[in-house]
Amino acid sequence: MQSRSSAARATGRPRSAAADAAILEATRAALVELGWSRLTLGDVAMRAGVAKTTLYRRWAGKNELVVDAVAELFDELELPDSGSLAADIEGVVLQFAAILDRPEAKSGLMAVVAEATRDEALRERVRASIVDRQKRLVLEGRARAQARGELPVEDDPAAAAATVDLIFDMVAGAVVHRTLVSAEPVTEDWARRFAQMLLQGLTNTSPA
Amino acid sequence: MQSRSSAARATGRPRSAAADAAILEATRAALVELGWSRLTLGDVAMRAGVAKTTLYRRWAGKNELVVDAVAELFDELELPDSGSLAADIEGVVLQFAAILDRPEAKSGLMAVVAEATRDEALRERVRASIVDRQKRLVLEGRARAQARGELPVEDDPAAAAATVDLIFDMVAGAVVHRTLVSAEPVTEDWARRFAQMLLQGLTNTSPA
DNA sequence: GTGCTTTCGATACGAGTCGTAGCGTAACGG
DNA sequence: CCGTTACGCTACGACTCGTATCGAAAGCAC
Repeated sequence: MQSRSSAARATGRPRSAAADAAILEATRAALVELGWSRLTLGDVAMRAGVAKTTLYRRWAGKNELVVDAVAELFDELELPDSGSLAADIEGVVLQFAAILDRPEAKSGLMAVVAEATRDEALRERVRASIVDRQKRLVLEGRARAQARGELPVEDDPAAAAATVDLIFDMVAGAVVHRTLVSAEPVTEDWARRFAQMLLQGLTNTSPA
Repeated sequence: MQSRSSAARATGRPRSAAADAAILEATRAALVELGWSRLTLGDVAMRAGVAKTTLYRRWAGKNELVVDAVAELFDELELPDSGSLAADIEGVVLQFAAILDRPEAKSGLMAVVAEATRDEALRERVRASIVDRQKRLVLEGRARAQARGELPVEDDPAAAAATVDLIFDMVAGAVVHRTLVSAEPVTEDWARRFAQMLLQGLTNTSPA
């Protein structure tokens, strides 16, 4: 959202919070029915029972609106404390996949990422609203695994950050690619195989 | 392309092959300058020096056109025979990343994938034109590594296919996510770390 | 060459979307 | 009660879409 800076304007009629919620909900519904390309802001406004001008007063355009609408889907993401690193990975992968499987996430997320390649501000918005929320799970899971002694501790903070980024891109990338590009479902079996592959590596394949 | 079935019509004026090339090239140029959302077919036609009707005669719409235009970028992909699995992986990753780094691939590919989530025919087109071409590299690299004794041979063909799919999603997914979502460059160092992580796994981290 | 067939370039068209402007009304705070 | 801002509504010019139509051009069979 674009919370009117920190010192919010105290005078005048306040913006309807209900309208915000209705608009974002309507955006997701429109994404499900129409997909990204056929989604129009006029249609969203009508679904939300809101004038088109109200919509433009709060969001700069389609891109920003859809980022916010999709970002809310990732609110439910949380790291399950399963007791082992392998189980943690499987749990996060299945959660992430369940969100990506929803049609409003499928069509919206990739389209926004595509637009973000040419728009620095939008890229930053995606990072803050969606990506960072996911990456935090990697940080937490890694810390827990290190506390359990399942993973070695890296002293060099720069190297540690690079490792976290690498793991993040591998986990999130694999799930996204499987779901959206290969268009195959992320089953429990796939998550198990993935976690084992990530932990043991390609060469140490012990048939489950 | 949509080669008029196998038994091509032999009579009448043949379609200009030069126009095909000019249109695809113009599409890539427009992707670079305008990105996906601002790209219009009228503009592409003008750039290619072709009437808009000619364009619509060959492609059903923006989606199909961009798939073909982007697919050509992946023609140069090939598996370098480096002598070791790790080096092969690094080589492919760097090649793939180099293509993804081009702006016409960045903005075009993700947008098409997003549209494909709601269009079965388009999804099949993407698979045939782009995905399968990449997956072949995994198959070849795996076969070579098995011949060298670097990887175990799986007897069950179904399990082997699942493994190939898993590896493919992990490699391609990581590179795509790193490049387009995290928006960070795939350097030689990153490729090296990735290959080691994929081969040795998360637990067997030996600081390079 | 002479037809026949299909493509090509050009133009025009209705339909739909865009983002903005104007205006009167509604909802708050001092 | 009054100033300020949000809201709903309508209308607008500009643009893109995909299609239709037409005469001209290019190849192939004969």
